Amino acid sequence: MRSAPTILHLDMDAFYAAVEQASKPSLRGKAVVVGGLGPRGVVATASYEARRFGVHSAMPTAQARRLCPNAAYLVPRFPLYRQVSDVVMGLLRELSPLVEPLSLDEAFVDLEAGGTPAEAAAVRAVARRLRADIRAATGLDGSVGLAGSKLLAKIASEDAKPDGLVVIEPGTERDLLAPMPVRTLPGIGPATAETLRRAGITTVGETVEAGQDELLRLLGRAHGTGLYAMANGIDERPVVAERDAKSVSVEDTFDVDLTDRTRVRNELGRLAERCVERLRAAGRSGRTVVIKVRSYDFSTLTRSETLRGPTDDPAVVREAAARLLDGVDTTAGVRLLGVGVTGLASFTQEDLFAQAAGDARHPAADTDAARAETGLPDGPEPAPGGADGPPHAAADDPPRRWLPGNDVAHAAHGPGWVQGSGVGRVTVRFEGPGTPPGRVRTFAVDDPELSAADPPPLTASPAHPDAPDDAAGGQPSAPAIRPKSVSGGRGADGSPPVGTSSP
DNA sequence: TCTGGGGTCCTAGGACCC
DNA sequence: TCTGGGGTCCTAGGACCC
Repeated sequence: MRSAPTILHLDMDAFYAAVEQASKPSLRGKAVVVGGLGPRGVVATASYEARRFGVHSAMPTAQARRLCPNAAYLVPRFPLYRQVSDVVMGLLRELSPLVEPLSLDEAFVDLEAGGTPAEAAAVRAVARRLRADIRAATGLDGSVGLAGSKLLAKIASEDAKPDGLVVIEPGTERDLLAPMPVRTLPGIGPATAETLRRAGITTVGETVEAGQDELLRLLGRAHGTGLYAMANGIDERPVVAERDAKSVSVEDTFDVDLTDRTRVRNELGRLAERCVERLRAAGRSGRTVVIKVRSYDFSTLTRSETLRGPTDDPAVVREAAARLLDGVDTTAGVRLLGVGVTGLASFTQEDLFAQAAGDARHPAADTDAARAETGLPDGPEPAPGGADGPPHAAADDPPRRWLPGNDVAHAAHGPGWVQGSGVGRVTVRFEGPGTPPGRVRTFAVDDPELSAADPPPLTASPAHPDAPDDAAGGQPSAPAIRPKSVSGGRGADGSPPVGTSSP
Protein backbone atom coordinates (compact mmCIF):
# COMPACT_ATOMS: atom_id res chain seq x y z
CA MET A 1 0.00 0.00 0.00
CA ARG A 2 1.38 3.33 -0.90
CA SER A 3 1.09 6.70 0.68
CA ALA A 4 0.77 8.39 -2.70
CA PRO A 5 -1.49 7.47 -5.63
CA THR A 6 1.33 6.25 -7.88
CA ILE A 7 -0.38 3.24 -9.39
CA LEU A 8 -2.13 4.13 -12.61
CA HIS A 9 -4.83 2.13 -14.33
CA LEU A 10 -5.71 2.97 -17.91
CA ASP A 11 -8.90 1.70 -19.51
CA MET A 12 -9.70 2.74 -23.06
CA ASP A 13 -13.33 3.73 -23.55
CA ALA A 14 -15.44 1.27 -25.57
CA PHE A 15 -12.21 0.30 -27.24
CA TYR A 16 -13.15 -1.83 -30.26
CA ALA A 17 -16.14 0.34 -31.08
CA ALA A 18 -14.09 3.52 -30.65
CA VAL A 19 -11.42 2.22 -33.02
CA GLU A 20 -14.14 1.48 -35.55
CA GLN A 21 -15.52 4.98 -35.21
CA ALA A 22 -12.08 6.51 -35.59
CA SER A 23 -11.50 4.37 -38.63
CA LYS A 24 -14.91 4.92 -40.24
CA PRO A 25 -15.91 8.59 -40.18
CA SER A 26 -19.54 7.93 -41.04
CA LEU A 27 -19.92 6.04 -37.74
CA ARG A 28 -18.73 8.79 -35.44
CA GLY A 29 -21.44 9.76 -33.02
CA LYS A 30 -23.47 6.72 -34.05
CA ALA A 31 -24.38 3.47 -32.36
CA VAL A 32 -21.76 0.85 -33.19
CA VAL A 33 -21.72 -2.74 -32.04
CA VAL A 34 -18.67 -4.94 -32.54
CA GLY A 35 -18.98 -8.66 -32.05
CA GLY A 36 -19.99 -11.99 -33.54
CA LEU A 37 -22.59 -11.51 -36.25
CA GLY A 38 -23.64 -15.11 -36.68
CA PRO A 39 -26.77 -16.62 -35.14
CA ARG A 40 -24.83 -17.36 -31.95
CA GLY A 41 -22.71 -14.24 -31.81
CA VAL A 42 -22.33 -12.02 -28.76
CA VAL A 43 -21.41 -8.38 -28.37
CA ALA A 44 -17.74 -7.68 -27.70
CA THR A 45 -18.07 -3.91 -27.36
CA ALA A 46 -20.88 -1.42 -27.85
CA SER A 47 -20.25 2.28 -28.39
CA TYR A 48 -21.71 4.60 -25.80
CA GLU A 49 -24.39 5.59 -28.28
CA ALA A 50 -25.46 1.93 -28.47
CA ARG A 51 -25.27 1.47 -24.71
CA ARG A 52 -28.00 4.03 -24.30
CA PHE A 53 -30.30 1.46 -25.91
CA GLY A 54 -29.31 -1.14 -23.34
CA VAL A 55 -26.73 -2.93 -25.46
CA HIS A 56 -23.71 -4.20 -23.55
CA SER A 57 -20.80 -6.61 -23.75
CA ALA A 58 -21.55 -10.34 -23.68
CA MET A 59 -25.14 -9.79 -24.75
CA PRO A 60 -26.27 -12.01 -27.63
CA THR A 61 -26.00 -9.99 -30.82
CA ALA A 62 -29.52 -11.01 -31.77
CA GLN A 63 -30.83 -9.37 -28.62
CA ALA A 64 -28.76 -6.26 -29.32
CA ARG A 65 -30.33 -6.03 -32.77
CA ARG A 66 -33.74 -6.02 -31.18
CA LEU A 67 -32.79 -3.26 -28.76
CA CYS A 68 -30.89 -1.16 -31.25
CA PRO A 69 -31.78 -2.12 -34.80
CA ASN A 70 -30.16 0.93 -36.35
CA ALA A 71 -26.69 0.41 -34.96
CA ALA A 72 -23.84 -0.53 -37.26
CA TYR A 73 -23.01 -4.19 -36.57
CA LEU A 74 -19.39 -4.97 -37.31
CA VAL A 75 -17.11 -7.95 -37.14
CA PRO A 76 -14.00 -7.33 -34.99
CA ARG A 77 -10.69 -6.42 -36.67
CA PHE A 78 -8.19 -7.63 -34.10
CA PRO A 79 -5.05 -6.88 -36.09
CA LEU A 80 -6.03 -3.22 -36.14
CA TYR A 81 -6.96 -3.18 -32.45
CA ARG A 82 -3.59 -4.73 -31.73
CA GLN A 83 -1.84 -2.00 -33.69
CA VAL A 84 -3.63 0.74 -31.83
CA SER A 85 -3.01 -1.05 -28.56
CA ASP A 86 0.72 -1.16 -29.29
CA VAL A 87 0.73 2.60 -29.74
CA VAL A 88 -1.05 3.11 -26.42
CA MET A 89 1.16 0.65 -24.54
CA GLY A 90 4.16 2.41 -26.01
CA LEU A 91 3.00 5.66 -24.45
CA LEU A 92 2.61 3.91 -21.11
CA ARG A 93 6.13 2.54 -21.31
CA GLU A 94 7.40 6.07 -21.66
CA LEU A 95 6.05 6.66 -18.17
CA SER A 96 7.59 3.64 -16.49
CA PRO A 97 9.33 0.36 -17.20
CA LEU A 98 6.70 -1.32 -15.04
CA VAL A 99 3.68 -1.65 -17.32
CA GLU A 100 1.31 -4.58 -16.88
CA PRO A 101 -1.13 -5.00 -19.77
CA LEU A 102 -4.35 -6.78 -18.82
CA SER A 103 -5.82 -6.86 -22.30
CA LEU A 104 -5.56 -4.87 -25.51
CA ASP A 105 -7.22 -1.87 -23.90
CA GLU A 106 -6.22 -1.97 -20.27
CA ALA A 107 -3.03 -1.77 -18.23
CA PHE A 108 -1.51 -0.92 -14.88
CA VAL A 109 1.51 1.37 -14.67
CA ASP A 110 3.75 1.81 -11.64
CA LEU A 111 4.54 5.51 -11.85
CA GLU A 112 6.85 5.44 -8.87
CA ALA A 113 9.07 2.93 -10.64
CA GLY A 114 9.16 5.37 -13.54
CA GLY A 115 10.47 8.21 -11.41
CA THR A 116 7.34 10.28 -11.06
CA PRO A 117 7.48 12.09 -7.70
CA ALA A 118 5.22 10.36 -5.20
CA GLU A 119 2.77 13.18 -4.73
CA ALA A 120 -0.74 13.69 -5.97
CA ALA A 121 -0.07 16.80 -8.03
CA ALA A 122 2.75 15.16 -9.98
CA VAL A 123 0.92 11.95 -10.77
CA ARG A 124 -2.16 13.89 -11.74
CA ALA A 125 -0.15 15.92 -14.20
CA VAL A 126 1.36 12.77 -15.68
CA ALA A 127 -2.07 11.25 -16.11
CA ARG A 128 -3.46 14.34 -17.76
CA ARG A 129 -0.62 14.45 -20.21
CA LEU A 130 -1.01 10.75 -20.89
CA ARG A 131 -4.66 11.13 -21.81
CA ALA A 132 -3.84 14.00 -24.12
CA ASP A 133 -1.03 12.03 -25.74
CA ILE A 134 -3.26 9.03 -26.30
CA ARG A 135 -5.85 11.27 -27.88
CA ALA A 136 -3.27 12.91 -30.10
CA ALA A 137 -1.71 9.64 -31.18
CA THR A 138 -4.86 7.61 -31.72
CA GLY A 139 -7.85 9.92 -31.59
CA LEU A 140 -9.26 7.76 -28.79
CA ASP A 141 -10.33 8.45 -25.23
CA GLY A 142 -8.95 6.55 -22.30
CA SER A 143 -10.03 6.80 -18.68
CA VAL A 144 -7.45 6.83 -15.94
CA GLY A 145 -7.56 5.88 -12.29
CA LEU A 146 -4.80 6.75 -9.84
CA ALA A 147 -4.50 5.22 -6.39
CA GLY A 148 -2.14 3.59 -3.95
CA SER A 149 -3.02 0.07 -5.07
CA LYS A 150 -4.16 -1.83 -8.13
CA LEU A 151 -7.53 -2.48 -6.57
CA LEU A 152 -8.33 1.17 -6.07
CA ALA A 153 -6.71 2.35 -9.28
CA LYS A 154 -9.00 0.07 -11.21
CA ILE A 155 -12.06 1.16 -9.30
CA ALA A 156 -11.02 4.76 -9.93
CA SER A 157 -10.72 4.33 -13.69
CA GLU A 158 -14.11 2.68 -13.78
CA ASP A 159 -15.50 5.66 -11.92
CA ALA A 160 -13.75 7.98 -14.36
CA LYS A 161 -15.46 6.55 -17.42
CA PRO A 162 -15.97 7.79 -19.94
CA ASP A 163 -13.07 10.03 -20.78
CA GLY A 164 -12.16 11.05 -17.26
CA LEU A 165 -9.52 10.99 -14.58
CA VAL A 166 -10.11 10.04 -10.96
CA VAL A 167 -7.60 10.07 -8.13
CA ILE A 168 -8.19 8.19 -4.90
CA GLU A 169 -6.13 9.61 -2.09
CA PRO A 170 -4.50 6.94 0.05
CA GLY A 171 -6.15 6.78 3.46
CA THR A 172 -9.66 7.16 2.11
CA GLU A 173 -9.97 3.63 0.73
CA ARG A 174 -12.06 1.96 3.40
CA ASP A 175 -14.66 4.66 3.67
CA LEU A 176 -14.88 4.90 -0.06
CA LEU A 177 -15.40 1.18 -0.55
CA ALA A 178 -17.82 0.58 2.31
CA PRO A 179 -21.07 1.58 0.57
CA MET A 180 -20.19 -0.10 -2.73
CA PRO A 181 -21.81 -3.37 -3.81
CA VAL A 182 -19.54 -6.39 -3.36
CA ARG A 183 -19.69 -6.92 -7.09
CA THR A 184 -17.48 -3.85 -7.46
CA LEU A 185 -14.52 -5.86 -6.19
CA PRO A 186 -12.57 -7.78 -8.81
CA GLY A 187 -13.00 -11.50 -8.44
CA ILE A 188 -16.53 -11.21 -7.10
CA GLY A 189 -18.77 -12.48 -9.87
CA PRO A 190 -22.37 -13.61 -9.96
CA ALA A 191 -21.78 -16.86 -8.09
CA THR A 192 -19.78 -15.38 -5.23
CA ALA A 193 -22.13 -12.43 -4.96
CA GLU A 194 -25.05 -14.83 -4.62
CA THR A 195 -23.26 -16.84 -1.93
CA LEU A 196 -22.62 -13.63 -0.04
CA ARG A 197 -26.13 -12.35 -0.54
CA ARG A 198 -27.57 -15.48 1.01
CA ALA A 199 -25.42 -14.72 4.03
CA GLY A 200 -26.86 -11.22 4.14
CA ILE A 201 -23.81 -9.55 2.66
CA THR A 202 -24.32 -7.19 -0.25
CA THR A 203 -21.96 -4.28 0.32
CA VAL A 204 -18.24 -4.05 0.87
CA GLY A 205 -18.88 -2.64 4.33
CA GLU A 206 -20.99 -5.65 5.28
CA THR A 207 -18.17 -7.85 4.05
CA VAL A 208 -15.84 -6.22 6.54
CA GLU A 209 -18.39 -6.57 9.34
CA ALA A 210 -18.88 -10.26 8.60
CA GLY A 211 -15.25 -10.85 9.53
CA GLN A 212 -12.57 -13.01 8.08
CA ASP A 213 -13.67 -16.27 9.70
CA GLU A 214 -17.13 -16.00 8.22
CA LEU A 215 -15.74 -15.25 4.76
CA LEU A 216 -13.39 -18.20 4.97
CA ARG A 217 -16.29 -20.42 5.88
CA LEU A 218 -18.40 -19.12 3.00
CA LEU A 219 -15.80 -18.92 0.26
CA GLY A 220 -12.84 -21.09 1.15
CA ARG A 221 -9.29 -20.21 1.92
CA ALA A 222 -7.90 -18.30 -1.04
CA HIS A 223 -11.06 -16.47 -1.95
CA GLY A 224 -12.04 -15.70 1.62
CA THR A 225 -8.74 -14.20 2.69
CA GLY A 226 -8.45 -12.29 -0.56
CA LEU A 227 -11.90 -10.81 -0.27
CA TYR A 228 -11.42 -9.79 3.35
CA ALA A 229 -8.22 -7.95 2.50
CA MET A 230 -9.75 -6.21 -0.50
CA ALA A 231 -12.84 -5.19 1.41
CA ASN A 232 -10.54 -3.44 3.88
CA GLY A 233 -8.86 -1.65 1.04
CA ILE A 234 -5.73 -3.73 1.42
CA ASP A 235 -4.00 -4.82 -1.76
CA GLU A 236 -0.27 -5.27 -1.94
CA ARG A 237 -0.08 -6.82 -5.39
CA PRO A 238 2.82 -5.32 -7.31
CA VAL A 239 2.63 -4.18 -10.90
CA VAL A 240 4.30 -6.96 -12.87
CA ALA A 241 5.55 -6.48 -16.40
CA GLU A 242 5.45 -9.22 -19.00
CA ARG A 243 4.13 -12.45 -17.71
CA ASP A 244 4.61 -15.48 -19.93
CA ALA A 245 1.44 -17.09 -21.21
CA LYS A 246 0.58 -20.35 -19.50
CA SER A 247 -1.70 -21.83 -22.11
CA VAL A 248 -2.76 -21.45 -25.71
CA SER A 249 -6.19 -22.47 -26.91
CA VAL A 250 -8.54 -22.19 -29.83
CA GLU A 251 -12.25 -22.84 -29.97
CA ASP A 252 -15.17 -22.52 -32.34
CA THR A 253 -18.89 -22.33 -31.77
CA PHE A 254 -20.81 -23.68 -34.72
CA ASP A 255 -23.78 -21.95 -36.23
CA VAL A 256 -25.59 -25.28 -36.14
CA ASP A 257 -24.82 -28.15 -33.78
CA LEU A 258 -22.59 -30.85 -35.20
CA THR A 259 -23.94 -34.37 -35.03
CA ASP A 260 -21.91 -36.20 -37.64
CA ARG A 261 -19.00 -37.88 -35.84
CA THR A 262 -16.68 -37.59 -38.83
CA ARG A 263 -17.35 -33.90 -39.06
CA VAL A 264 -16.66 -33.52 -35.35
CA ARG A 265 -13.34 -35.32 -35.76
CA ASN A 266 -12.37 -33.17 -38.71
CA GLU A 267 -13.19 -29.92 -36.96
CA LEU A 268 -11.21 -31.02 -33.94
CA GLY A 269 -8.24 -31.78 -36.18
CA ARG A 270 -8.43 -28.32 -37.74
CA LEU A 271 -8.59 -26.72 -34.32
CA ALA A 272 -5.55 -28.71 -33.19
CA GLU A 273 -3.62 -27.35 -36.13
CA ARG A 274 -4.70 -23.78 -35.53
CA CYS A 275 -3.73 -24.17 -31.90
CA VAL A 276 -0.26 -25.39 -32.82
CA GLU A 277 0.18 -22.54 -35.30
CA ARG A 278 -0.41 -20.10 -32.49
CA LEU A 279 1.82 -22.06 -30.18
CA ARG A 280 4.67 -21.92 -32.68
CA ALA A 281 4.11 -18.30 -33.51
CA ALA A 282 4.65 -17.65 -29.82
CA GLY A 283 7.82 -19.71 -29.88
CA ARG A 284 6.49 -22.19 -27.37
CA SER A 285 5.70 -25.85 -27.02
CA GLY A 286 3.41 -27.56 -24.57
CA ARG A 287 3.03 -30.80 -22.70
CA THR A 288 -0.67 -31.13 -21.87
CA VAL A 289 -3.32 -31.26 -24.57
CA VAL A 290 -6.87 -30.30 -23.61
CA ILE A 291 -10.04 -30.65 -25.60
CA LYS A 292 -13.31 -28.93 -24.80
CA VAL A 293 -16.71 -30.07 -25.92
CA ARG A 294 -19.84 -28.03 -25.38
CA SER A 295 -23.09 -29.86 -26.06
CA TYR A 296 -26.34 -28.72 -27.57
CA ASP A 297 -27.58 -27.99 -24.03
CA PHE A 298 -24.53 -25.86 -23.18
CA SER A 299 -23.12 -28.44 -20.80
CA THR A 300 -19.37 -28.40 -21.20
CA LEU A 301 -16.68 -30.92 -20.48
CA THR A 302 -12.91 -31.01 -20.86
CA ARG A 303 -10.55 -33.93 -21.28
CA SER A 304 -6.82 -33.66 -21.03
CA GLU A 305 -3.74 -35.76 -21.59
CA THR A 306 -0.23 -35.01 -20.48
CA LEU A 307 2.53 -36.11 -22.85
CA ARG A 308 5.94 -37.33 -21.81
CA GLY A 309 7.50 -34.09 -22.97
CA PRO A 310 6.52 -30.79 -24.56
CA THR A 311 5.70 -30.74 -28.25
CA ASP A 312 4.88 -28.29 -31.01
CA ASP A 313 4.20 -31.02 -33.53
CA PRO A 314 0.77 -30.64 -35.11
CA ALA A 315 0.46 -34.37 -35.65
CA VAL A 316 1.16 -35.12 -32.01
CA VAL A 317 -1.41 -32.60 -30.80
CA ARG A 318 -3.96 -33.70 -33.37
CA GLU A 319 -3.57 -37.33 -32.38
CA ALA A 320 -3.80 -36.58 -28.68
CA ALA A 321 -6.95 -34.56 -29.30
CA ALA A 322 -8.42 -37.41 -31.35
CA ARG A 323 -7.69 -39.90 -28.57
CA LEU A 324 -9.38 -37.64 -26.06
CA LEU A 325 -12.42 -37.26 -28.28
CA ASP A 326 -12.75 -41.05 -28.44
CA GLY A 327 -13.89 -40.99 -24.83
CA VAL A 328 -16.63 -38.43 -25.40
CA ASP A 329 -20.18 -39.11 -26.52
CA THR A 330 -21.20 -36.51 -29.09
CA THR A 331 -24.31 -38.11 -30.51
CA ALA A 332 -26.68 -35.51 -29.09
CA GLY A 333 -25.02 -32.62 -30.88
CA VAL A 334 -21.92 -30.49 -30.41
CA ARG A 335 -22.22 -26.76 -30.13
CA LEU A 336 -18.56 -25.91 -29.53
CA LEU A 337 -15.21 -27.61 -29.88
CA GLY A 338 -11.89 -26.43 -28.51
CA VAL A 339 -8.28 -27.53 -28.38
CA GLY A 340 -5.71 -26.12 -26.00
CA VAL A 341 -2.17 -26.75 -24.87
CA THR A 342 -0.85 -26.03 -21.39
CA GLY A 343 2.34 -26.77 -19.53
CA LEU A 344 4.19 -24.49 -21.90
CA ALA A 345 7.92 -24.62 -22.42
CA SER A 346 10.13 -22.65 -24.76
CA PHE A 347 11.43 -23.88 -28.06
CA THR A 348 14.92 -24.49 -26.78
CA GLN A 349 13.64 -26.88 -24.17
CA GLU A 350 11.57 -28.59 -26.81
CA ASP A 351 14.56 -29.04 -29.09
CA LEU A 352 16.61 -30.47 -26.26
CA PHE A 353 13.87 -32.85 -25.43
CA ALA A 354 13.43 -33.94 -29.00
CA GLN A 355 17.14 -34.62 -29.27
CA ALA A 356 17.31 -36.45 -25.99
CA ALA A 357 14.39 -38.58 -26.95
CA GLY A 358 15.82 -39.20 -30.38
CA ASP A 359 12.45 -38.44 -31.85
CA ALA A 360 12.65 -40.09 -35.24
CA ARG A 361 9.55 -38.52 -36.64
CA HIS A 362 10.73 -34.97 -36.36
CA PRO A 363 14.37 -34.29 -37.09
CA ALA A 364 15.44 -30.79 -36.20
CA ALA A 365 15.60 -29.59 -39.79
CA ASP A 366 12.00 -30.53 -40.24
CA THR A 367 10.98 -28.55 -37.22
CA ASP A 368 12.83 -25.51 -38.44
CA ALA A 369 11.25 -25.71 -41.84
CA ALA A 370 7.81 -26.00 -40.38
CA ARG A 371 8.48 -23.10 -38.10
CA ALA A 372 9.64 -20.91 -40.96
CA GLU A 373 6.48 -21.81 -42.72
CA THR A 374 4.18 -20.66 -39.98
CA GLY A 375 6.14 -17.47 -39.60
CA LEU A 376 5.68 -16.74 -43.26
CA PRO A 377 2.53 -14.66 -43.63
CA ASP A 378 2.57 -11.16 -42.28
CA GLY A 379 -0.34 -11.86 -40.00
CA PRO A 380 1.13 -14.42 -37.65
CA GLU A 381 -2.25 -15.51 -36.45
CA PRO A 382 -5.09 -16.70 -38.61
CA ALA A 383 -7.59 -13.90 -38.24
CA PRO A 384 -8.94 -14.54 -34.78
CA GLY A 385 -12.56 -14.60 -33.89
CA GLY A 386 -13.64 -15.80 -37.28
CA ALA A 387 -12.86 -12.54 -38.98
CA ASP A 388 -12.53 -14.45 -42.16
CA GLY A 389 -15.73 -16.24 -41.66
CA PRO A 390 -16.80 -18.93 -39.30
CA PRO A 391 -15.32 -22.31 -39.92
CA HIS A 392 -18.64 -23.72 -40.89
CA ALA A 393 -18.64 -22.31 -44.37
CA ALA A 394 -16.01 -24.89 -45.11
CA ALA A 395 -18.32 -26.77 -47.44
CA ASP A 396 -16.83 -25.91 -50.84
CA ASP A 397 -14.57 -22.93 -50.73
CA PRO A 398 -17.27 -20.31 -50.48
CA PRO A 399 -17.23 -17.57 -53.11
CA ARG A 400 -16.01 -14.93 -50.74
CA ARG A 401 -17.50 -13.62 -47.58
CA TRP A 402 -17.93 -9.91 -47.28
CA LEU A 403 -18.49 -9.38 -43.60
CA PRO A 404 -19.71 -6.06 -42.29
CA GLY A 405 -16.73 -3.97 -41.25
CA ASN A 406 -14.20 -5.73 -43.50
CA ASP A 407 -11.71 -3.56 -45.33
CA VAL A 408 -11.87 -3.59 -49.12
CA ALA A 409 -10.42 -1.72 -52.05
CA HIS A 410 -12.11 -0.99 -55.35
CA ALA A 411 -10.06 -0.46 -58.48
CA ALA A 412 -11.89 2.73 -59.36
CA HIS A 413 -13.21 4.01 -56.04
CA GLY A 414 -10.32 3.22 -53.74
CA PRO A 415 -10.40 2.01 -50.14
CA GLY A 416 -13.58 1.45 -48.17
CA TRP A 417 -15.36 -0.98 -45.92
CA VAL A 418 -18.20 -3.43 -46.24
CA GLN A 419 -21.40 -2.04 -44.89
CA GLY A 420 -23.51 -5.04 -45.69
CA SER A 421 -24.08 -7.81 -48.14
CA GLY A 422 -26.76 -10.18 -49.27
CA VAL A 423 -28.49 -11.63 -52.29
CA GLY A 424 -25.41 -11.44 -54.42
CA ARG A 425 -24.67 -7.81 -53.67
CA VAL A 426 -22.22 -6.11 -51.38
CA THR A 427 -22.53 -2.53 -50.18
CA VAL A 428 -19.32 -0.59 -49.62
CA ARG A 429 -18.76 2.76 -48.03
CA PHE A 430 -15.75 4.58 -49.40
CA GLU A 431 -14.02 6.44 -46.64
CA GLY A 432 -11.03 6.14 -44.35
CA PRO A 433 -9.72 7.50 -41.07
CA GLY A 434 -8.59 10.74 -42.63
CA THR A 435 -11.48 11.39 -44.99
CA PRO A 436 -14.86 12.97 -44.45
CA PRO A 437 -17.79 10.57 -44.24
CA GLY A 438 -17.91 8.75 -47.53
CA ARG A 439 -20.59 7.60 -49.86
CA VAL A 440 -21.98 4.18 -50.45
CA ARG A 441 -21.95 2.05 -53.56
CA THR A 442 -23.26 -1.41 -54.26
CA PHE A 443 -21.54 -4.11 -56.30
CA ALA A 444 -21.99 -7.71 -57.25
CA VAL A 445 -20.28 -9.90 -54.66
CA ASP A 446 -17.97 -11.27 -57.33
CA ASP A 447 -17.11 -7.91 -58.86
CA PRO A 448 -13.51 -8.37 -60.02
CA GLU A 449 -12.69 -4.76 -59.24
CA LEU A 450 -13.34 -5.37 -55.57
CA SER A 451 -10.76 -6.97 -53.30
CA ALA A 452 -10.05 -7.49 -49.64
CA ALA A 453 -7.65 -4.97 -48.10
CA ASP A 454 -5.67 -4.30 -44.97
CA PRO A 455 -7.08 -1.87 -42.45
CA PRO A 456 -5.74 1.65 -43.04
CA PRO A 457 -3.75 2.83 -40.04
CA LEU A 458 -5.43 5.21 -37.63
CA THR A 459 -3.77 8.53 -38.04
CA ALA A 460 -3.59 10.97 -35.23
CA SER A 461 -6.37 13.43 -35.44
CA PRO A 462 -5.15 16.52 -37.21
CA ALA A 463 -7.78 18.72 -35.66
CA HIS A 464 -6.35 18.30 -32.18
CA PRO A 465 -4.31 21.33 -31.18
CA ASP A 466 -2.34 19.46 -28.55
CA ALA A 467 -3.67 21.56 -25.76
CA PRO A 468 -2.71 20.00 -22.47
CA ASP A 469 -5.44 20.27 -19.94
CA ASP A 470 -5.43 22.88 -17.35
CA ALA A 471 -4.04 21.91 -14.00
CA ALA A 472 -7.18 21.76 -11.96
CA GLY A 473 -8.81 18.45 -12.49
CA GLY A 474 -9.16 17.12 -15.98
CA GLN A 475 -10.31 19.77 -18.33
CA PRO A 476 -12.47 19.47 -21.33
CA SER A 477 -10.05 18.78 -24.08
CA ALA A 478 -11.71 18.72 -27.42
CA PRO A 479 -12.00 15.06 -28.28
CA ALA A 480 -9.94 14.60 -31.32
CA ILE A 481 -12.22 13.11 -33.80
CA ARG A 482 -15.70 13.26 -32.57
CA PRO A 483 -17.44 16.07 -34.42
CA LYS A 484 -19.74 17.40 -31.82
CA SER A 485 -18.93 15.93 -28.50
CA VAL A 486 -18.70 19.22 -26.76
CA SER A 487 -19.21 17.82 -23.34
CA GLY A 488 -16.30 15.47 -23.58
CA GLY A 489 -13.71 15.21 -20.87
CA ARG A 490 -14.33 16.51 -17.50
CA GLY A 491 -13.13 16.34 -14.00
CA ALA A 492 -12.93 13.78 -11.37
CA ASP A 493 -16.55 13.21 -10.75
CA GLY A 494 -17.27 10.91 -13.64
CA SER A 495 -20.73 12.17 -14.34
CA PRO A 496 -22.11 10.73 -17.50
CA PRO A 497 -21.53 12.46 -20.76
CA VAL A 498 -24.21 14.41 -22.43
CA GLY A 499 -24.80 11.97 -25.19
CA THR A 500 -24.63 13.32 -28.64
CA SER A 501 -28.13 13.20 -29.85
CA SER A 502 -29.36 10.04 -31.41
CA PRO A 503 -28.20 9.18 -34.89
C1' DT B 1 -33.57 -15.36 -31.65
C1' DC B 2 -30.48 -17.05 -25.21
C1' DT B 3 -25.50 -17.65 -23.86
C1' DG B 4 -18.01 -15.83 -28.05
C1' DG B 5 -13.22 -16.54 -27.51
C1' DG B 6 -9.07 -16.07 -25.09
C1' DG B 7 -7.22 -16.44 -20.89
C1' DT B 8 -6.15 -16.95 -15.28
C1' DC B 9 -6.62 -19.00 -10.79
C1' DC B 10 -8.59 -22.21 -7.38
C1' DT B 11 -10.42 -26.67 -5.57
C1' DA B 12 -10.66 -31.46 -4.95
C1' DG B 13 -9.81 -36.33 -5.46
C1' DG B 14 -6.74 -40.05 -6.65
C1' DA B 15 -2.12 -41.80 -7.74
C1' DC B 16 2.27 -42.13 -6.26
C1' DC B 17 6.23 -41.43 -3.37
C1' DC B 18 8.82 -40.96 0.86
C1' DT C 1 -0.85 -56.25 8.03
C1' DC C 2 -2.38 -50.60 13.13
C1' DT C 3 -6.48 -46.14 8.06
C1' DG C 4 -0.07 -41.64 9.61
C1' DG C 5 1.01 -37.74 7.00
C1' DG C 6 2.88 -34.65 3.68
C1' DG C 7 4.26 -33.32 -1.10
C1' DT C 8 3.67 -33.40 -6.04
C1' DC C 9 1.49 -34.54 -10.30
C1' DC C 10 -2.55 -35.33 -13.02
C1' DT C 11 -7.33 -34.67 -14.18
C1' DA C 12 -11.90 -32.29 -14.19
C1' DG C 13 -14.64 -28.65 -13.20
C1' DG C 14 -15.92 -24.00 -11.98
C1' DA C 15 -15.58 -18.97 -11.17
C1' DC C 16 -14.02 -15.00 -13.04
C1' DC C 17 -12.00 -11.38 -16.23
C1' DC C 18 -11.77 -8.65 -20.63
